Amino acid sequence: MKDPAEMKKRCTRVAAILKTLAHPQRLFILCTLIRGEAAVGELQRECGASQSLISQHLTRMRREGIVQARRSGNFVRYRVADPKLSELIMNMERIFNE
Amino acid sequence: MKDPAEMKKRCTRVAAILKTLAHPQRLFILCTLIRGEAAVGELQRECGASQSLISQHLTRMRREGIVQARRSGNFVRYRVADPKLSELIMNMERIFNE
DNA sequence: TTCAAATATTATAATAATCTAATATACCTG
DNA sequence: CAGGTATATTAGATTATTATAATATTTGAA
Repeated sequence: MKDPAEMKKRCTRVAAILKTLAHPQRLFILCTLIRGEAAVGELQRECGASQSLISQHLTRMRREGIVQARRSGNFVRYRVADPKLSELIMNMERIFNE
Repeated sequence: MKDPAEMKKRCTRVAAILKTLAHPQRLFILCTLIRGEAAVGELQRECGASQSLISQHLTRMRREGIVQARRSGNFVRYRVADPKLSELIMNMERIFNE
């Protein structure tokens, strides 16, 4: 927790995660998903972005290990992959609500 | 906390902050600064980046309201501007330490 | 006032992120 | 299997971010 080299490694790792969170629509999607699973179409409607763009956001977050997908018939439902990230998002909501 | 339009506004605002945090060196600088003030030169040494680059990082964070500067003789000392951000960084350290 | 140290700014080349439009794939139903 | 709905992928133009090098500013001290 104090070794500078170790600290830098962590900063690099965490910065990569933050980079993925640092987009209005991706953050909105995550704020939605911490409340529970949602299908792409729902996210698309709530988010108000194009199908392609939402899908690209989700793909990026999937690759980054931030969300997980599961197919349910014709739909694909997403959830937050890591409880740590749910916790982080909830912290941010608490901190930034006025 | 549930109105989608309000939620989007907040996501836009918070995403802008996260974008600024989402860089290994800037994050490292902030992790250092939550422990207390530091001069540019110290940050530069601990960070191992060029003088110009550190200064650019600090300028950006200053513009974003994330850090504050004060001159102390020949040096300029920086601190975290907003306790909310200190709290966020500390939360992230807790969450991502293993 | 001149010098040197500390910090800031500017210009710019290289790289990465973003969005749109078009196309592809997967699955269900008849 | 044909058609439709849901989602994913790709290509490409546009814009933003990053890092380096060069230069400028500020300040204390001789």
